[in-house]
Amino acid sequence: MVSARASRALSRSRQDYLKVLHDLGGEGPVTVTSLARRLGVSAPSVTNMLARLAEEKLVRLHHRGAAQLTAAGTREAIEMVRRHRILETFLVQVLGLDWADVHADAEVLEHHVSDRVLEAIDRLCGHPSEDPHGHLIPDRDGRLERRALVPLASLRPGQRAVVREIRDREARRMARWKQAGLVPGAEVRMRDVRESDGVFEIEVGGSAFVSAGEAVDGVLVQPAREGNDS
Amino acid sequence: MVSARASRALSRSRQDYLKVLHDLGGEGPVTVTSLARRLGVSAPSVTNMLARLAEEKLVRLHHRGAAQLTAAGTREAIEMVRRHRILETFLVQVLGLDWADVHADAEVLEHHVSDRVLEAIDRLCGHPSEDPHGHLIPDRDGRLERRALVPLASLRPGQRAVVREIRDREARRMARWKQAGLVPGAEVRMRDVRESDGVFEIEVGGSAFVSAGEAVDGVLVQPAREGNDS
DNA sequence: CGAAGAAATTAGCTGTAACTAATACCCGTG
DNA sequence: CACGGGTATTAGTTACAGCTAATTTCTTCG
Repeated sequence: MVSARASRALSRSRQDYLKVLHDLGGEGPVTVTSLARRLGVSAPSVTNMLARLAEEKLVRLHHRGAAQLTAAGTREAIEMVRRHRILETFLVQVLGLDWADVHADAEVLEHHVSDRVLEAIDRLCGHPSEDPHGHLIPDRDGRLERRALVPLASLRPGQRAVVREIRDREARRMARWKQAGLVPGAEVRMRDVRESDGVFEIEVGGSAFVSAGEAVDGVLVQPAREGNDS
Repeated sequence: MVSARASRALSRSRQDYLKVLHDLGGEGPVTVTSLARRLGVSAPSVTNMLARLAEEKLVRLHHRGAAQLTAAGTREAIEMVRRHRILETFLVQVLGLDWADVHADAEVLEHHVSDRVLEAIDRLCGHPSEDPHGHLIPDRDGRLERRALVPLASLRPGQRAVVREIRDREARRMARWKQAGLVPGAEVRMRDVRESDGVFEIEVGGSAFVSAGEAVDGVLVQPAREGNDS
């Protein structure tokens, strides 16, 4: 019974690798190149670090660079997600910073806030279950409810839904969505899909919002139960 | 008018050196050895880093290792002091952490909190002018009122005073002082000084507190104006 | 004055985590 | 089956910031 609470000793780099691995990989393995791209480092750097992480039993290495988190690695990664989301919530709710703009700060702080401070912040925020972008916050044991969301762009014409999550890391686009009312909790209705030019006409809070398809990538919605596409 | 706000680019180490230099040096120069001791690094490391800091015009090097902050270095150091004290205030006032125990967390965070977040925290705390230990907080331009305080142990028998500052970095002793009521704002009276064994008998909040001399090093008081040693 | 001892510096290493350039490996296509 | 292109790896560097051991430089005291 040595218990998981021992670490907080991983270097910042390691924590970042694990977090990206988790977020890119879900369960399956991830390639060197995709990691390199997401982390903004060169491929050899990744090969290198993965070897170290494998030695430390945080990732499992498959053939041709495919890397996969071990249980320990996953635990560590989820802990980082938890920290990130609690901190974002704090930055918005308590410090009053802008929703669309807190990612970078949380990204730094998640590596440096002590457990003590994190718990105090969590308490202060009322143990939130979602961050300001609608992402669920894992509990202290890394548990996370699942929920079935779909991309906004996948709605059929006439279908209604509620916005649930906005992917962060892209302050620019997020600010635009926020402007248009695409925020967690907003009710939307897909008015029209123009397959020809890949443009969507979406109704949000009564007014229309027209957008190119990939411009609303990252807005995840929960479709209304069927039948009421009035 | 390029304005001072450019940096926030100094490495954590550099920031630490400058801070210690400031706090150890006041105005005058500081030796390699004292820096090494305070920073917990070896003397050669200090020589080395001082050379770099000198190159970057943050310190001026005199003979035999004596180092002195330049104006730029001082500005940077005071900025760190400001950050540290605002963060301590926040940790205590907002997060409800223990007074005697926030130094370490502030020490880490001061290097990683962005200007934006710092300003938001400062606002949230109501732009405090003192931290929880009674230290004055420099304003955004590094200005700091001066005030004349003396060590508690320097009071003459019968003299009254108000506790103004408790030096942090020594959680253990601070907790004991707090226990005894030696906190900023507390009124004290020196009952007796027993030169023979270097022991002080101090009255704080009505009850007595007996202490060896150096055990109250770090408690700074503002003596009451003379004459009322009733 | 000269030697002892303290203080500072030089020299040479270590570990972390990046980088570029060169090379090796695989896979699908012709 | 060989080859070209993409992917991964190896080799060799770099910067930072620390370290120990050895040496130099002051200062002080006998």
